Amino acid sequence: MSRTPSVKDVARLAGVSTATVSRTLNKTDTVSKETRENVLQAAQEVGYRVNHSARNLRLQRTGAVAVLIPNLGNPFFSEILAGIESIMTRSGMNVLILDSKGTSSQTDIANYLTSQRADGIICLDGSLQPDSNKKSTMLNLPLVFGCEWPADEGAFSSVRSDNAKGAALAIDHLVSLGHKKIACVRGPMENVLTIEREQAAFDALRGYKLPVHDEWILDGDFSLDSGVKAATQWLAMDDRPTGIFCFSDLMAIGVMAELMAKNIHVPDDVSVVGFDDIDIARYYAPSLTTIRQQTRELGVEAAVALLDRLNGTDTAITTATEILLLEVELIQRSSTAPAPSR
Amino acid sequence: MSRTPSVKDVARLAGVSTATVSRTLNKTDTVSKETRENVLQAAQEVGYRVNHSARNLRLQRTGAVAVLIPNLGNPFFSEILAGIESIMTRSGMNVLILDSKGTSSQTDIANYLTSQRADGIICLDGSLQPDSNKKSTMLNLPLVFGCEWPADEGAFSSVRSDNAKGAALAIDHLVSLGHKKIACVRGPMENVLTIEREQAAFDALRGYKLPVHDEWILDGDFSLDSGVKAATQWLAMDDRPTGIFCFSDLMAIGVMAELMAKNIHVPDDVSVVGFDDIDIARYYAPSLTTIRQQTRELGVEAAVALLDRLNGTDTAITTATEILLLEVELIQRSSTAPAPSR
DNA sequence: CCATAAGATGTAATCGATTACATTGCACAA
DNA sequence: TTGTGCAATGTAATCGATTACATCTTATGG
Repeated sequence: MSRTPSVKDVARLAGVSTATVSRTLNKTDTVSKETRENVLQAAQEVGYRVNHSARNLRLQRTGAVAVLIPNLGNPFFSEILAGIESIMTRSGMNVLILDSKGTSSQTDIANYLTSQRADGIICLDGSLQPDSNKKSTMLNLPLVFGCEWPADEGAFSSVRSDNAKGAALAIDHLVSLGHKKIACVRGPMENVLTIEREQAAFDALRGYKLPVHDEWILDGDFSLDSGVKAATQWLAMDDRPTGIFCFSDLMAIGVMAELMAKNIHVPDDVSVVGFDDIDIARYYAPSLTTIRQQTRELGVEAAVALLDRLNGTDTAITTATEILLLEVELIQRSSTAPAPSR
Repeated sequence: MSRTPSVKDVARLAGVSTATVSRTLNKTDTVSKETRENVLQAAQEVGYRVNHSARNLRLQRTGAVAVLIPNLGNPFFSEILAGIESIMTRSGMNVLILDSKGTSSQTDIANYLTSQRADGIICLDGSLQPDSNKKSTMLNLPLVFGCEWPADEGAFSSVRSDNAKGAALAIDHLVSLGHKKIACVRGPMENVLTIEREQAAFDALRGYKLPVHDEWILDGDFSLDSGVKAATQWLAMDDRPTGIFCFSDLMAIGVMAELMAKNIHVPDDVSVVGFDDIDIARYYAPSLTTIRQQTRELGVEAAVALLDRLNGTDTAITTATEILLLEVELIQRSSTAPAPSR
């Protein structure tokens, strides 16, 4: 009456053993059609629901994957999370979320994860200390990186956008509009996305024989606020670039907001390109030209990759690390225009 | 070597029984100081990590709470989630996320939840069918609503913003600026937030003896796109309201984007007020006057409320339903201005 | 008609942590 | 000295599902 029914209760009602009940419910093995129907009916009748703790204990797993997110508040990440959730829930896995930048220290997180709460990890934070990573590996916790990835490339599987191509597309676009002085607003210096995009942007600029002034490289951290700061620096320049490539849409919006507040017109006075294509980008005024990442897809693919690992029986496959690169594209809107004739 | 160490291993090394190990680790009972140190040292040495499946099985719980979110992509919700996460992780609880509007049907969700995966639920989706709610209650799964709440008020605990006050503040503000023709862009008709805010807005308007034309009530669904649609309807009006109160910031942004694209100036031609105060609101051009909700706090309080329930031994308390109302405030920015003199 | 295999189901061990109950040892009072 | 009580620890049952192994039934071939 009070207790939730267990296999025993089902077995009793169906007049079989608990083993048969379990076999019936797990489709494995052979149970005669007659018994199967009998058992299913009984299960239905008592309202049987499997106890996951017991099942997981027996199967030596947890039935959950942990997702490490650096910043839940960023719509970019939550969209990835949505992708992960859709896949994991479909395959009966729980999705645990963990704020990697939150109150808990890296050690706390490592402890948390090693305490048998998850069968695998999807990490969206490339800045995780190598040694915590090592811990995860030592405990054989399959780990897949999404979006970002750790410093030692190739040590882990990862799903990411083609950041280099994205940066190149942005520069190409600005150059094709006649811009010759181009600034970049990058992310945190040690961030892999920063490094990759910066590298590609510089290469592209050099390819066009355009200058890369140190002064034109502005520091940011992907946030709105840091975009505002970058705009302030731009305003203070003697020789102002006419094109600004921001490594995130949020920064691009911060930049535009500050510029317009100071009566600089976008795109007539200066063109701005973002990166990500978050929902708002289309609706900002002016609407933002940006590099679209397949955000949700990123989550989906990371989830699939992790599931493959978890289900893979072949050890070789389980250990193999692979990198999946997702396509990006330039979305041309109205924050970019031909360079002003001086 | 391969297996993860268990209490047995610790017990063996420390030369005590598993019972003593367990007692030591759970701080309960009395274990002599000497033994405690001995055991802790041994645990450290073998690298003991508790197996949560086993522990939860024995304790008849899951150590997790599920969070039902209608739309993970909406920054408003992910901020609430961040609040929940911070509290739950701190108290050793896992946070499971579930997309209530995702691929799974209401029954799927109910099944999922009743299959002993979570000890409690935080639901951010007021539209959950009453009967699924009833199911949760029947299974004694503590349930707390956050932000939204179900139709039958008072049947469940909830943490919410003072929506009525927010709507009143918005109208007061517009009226104080001299606006006499005010439109509302609401959310989905059946949504509780829509109902509550609409009611309060109408009351406020009536208080000022201002008209509430049906034509001026525009339908939306809290999304950017629906804001654009509302703006289109506004543009088609003969007698255009000079003030627009949108029930979400995203809609307000959609409205402004479309208006400005059609050369209507905000706030000179029309004033726009939003609701939520998402990060972007400050940085839109013009920056958005809006009603601030304590988003993160909403998550925190919902989490605390659920934990209280879970830990509460007193049945009376466990069953009591209470409503926590969080303060809102008007954030005045530049999307509102005195009504144009006709 | 019997031996053997295959099919169906039952028995009981197992996963790891917790805890009711039992036991041991020791201090202290009578 | 002996009994009482408390502190500290051990023994073993328990949570619920799964599954190796045992058992039993039935079909099939020789």
